[in-house]
Amino acid sequence: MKRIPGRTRQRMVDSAVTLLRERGASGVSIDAVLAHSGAPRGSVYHHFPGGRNELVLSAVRQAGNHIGRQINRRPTVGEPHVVLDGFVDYWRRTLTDSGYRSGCPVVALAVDNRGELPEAADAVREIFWAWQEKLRELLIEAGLPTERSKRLAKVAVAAVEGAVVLCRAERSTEPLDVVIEELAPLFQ
Amino acid sequence: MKRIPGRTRQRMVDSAVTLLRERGASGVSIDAVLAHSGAPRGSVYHHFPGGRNELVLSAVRQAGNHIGRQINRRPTVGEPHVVLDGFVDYWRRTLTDSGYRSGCPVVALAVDNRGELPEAADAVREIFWAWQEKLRELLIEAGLPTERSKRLAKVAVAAVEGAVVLCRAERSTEPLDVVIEELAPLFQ
DNA sequence: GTCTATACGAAGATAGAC
DNA sequence: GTCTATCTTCGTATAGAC
Repeated sequence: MKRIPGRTRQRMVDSAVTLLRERGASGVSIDAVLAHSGAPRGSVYHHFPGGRNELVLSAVRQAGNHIGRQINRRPTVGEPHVVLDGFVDYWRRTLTDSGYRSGCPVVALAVDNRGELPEAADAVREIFWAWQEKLRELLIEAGLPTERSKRLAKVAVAAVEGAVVLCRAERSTEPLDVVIEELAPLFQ
Repeated sequence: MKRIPGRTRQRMVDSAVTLLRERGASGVSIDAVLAHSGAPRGSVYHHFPGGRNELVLSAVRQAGNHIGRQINRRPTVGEPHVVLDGFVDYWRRTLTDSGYRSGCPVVALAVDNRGELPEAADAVREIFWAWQEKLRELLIEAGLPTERSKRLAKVAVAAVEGAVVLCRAERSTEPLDVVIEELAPLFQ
């Protein structure tokens, strides 16, 4: 079972993302990542000289970028609220595909912070900012005023992230569905 | 320094709540609670036969009840959106008073779940449900239709909880302020 | 790049004295 | 009710062989 060179690191990061989503930051232990990824123990400090901290940061940054790429729906004129569809559909898929076990890795790192990772707060802030920027640009393209686009982008990220937490708790996509339906009129 | 009987347990729970808010579920270790509360080590399994699990559950339930009690603002006719004021003011105070170190203990337990606490998911669901019920009742009192009150209560909890996460990340109450201002029109 | 072995500390839990 | 061990497990990290 020869492994493809250079892929071990990626598989470890992928596993770290999954664990972060499902179990929270404290669930991303080195042992858990090794067990989940099947990576050889000897690879840990080869691929991540910074140890666990580097692994966790790599995971949240990769996940943040990946999720940000889901925000790409170009709206048709007259329906600005569809700019949220890419983002929202992503979360709906993630929740249902995982049986409501998988949540947002960025929130997980944001609230489970024992101060051991000073860079964690920076990474979280940057990711949330990047998402808001993307949404803001799409809202402006859709014809909304600049300042209002900025505010609604922030509302969207907050409401959707909160809804994802509720969805997991209720084991249903209803919170997300309700949030989007009720928020839609604001985007006219 | 004789301690008042029966208060040690309460101080431990209070400390557990603080640690849950600031460091996440994994930050609520027995050692951390003892250090924070000054409680004697010998008291742990006397007051909490179920060990750490019982302590964490007691903490989130107490905090959930306490926060639920903040939702008590009776609205004046014609301004239904003020039913959110008690809830929102509470979070604003919590965030600023703690220098944005303190977040929501219920969210913390919801996302930092390593499956060691099966009852945690139940507690989280019940608390979120109780908050929504309180808000729903107040919205109905304020004159909103029953079904819509239920939906808006869910939107409010989701948006506010998400905003609290963003507030900590940005070290600012702006996300909460923006969310409330933008959501207000929905409550007419 | 990967392996085994090991050091080191933290954490949960229990036993038994006071 | 509280104290002091102590057991055990787990987690991070390093050393050195292959």
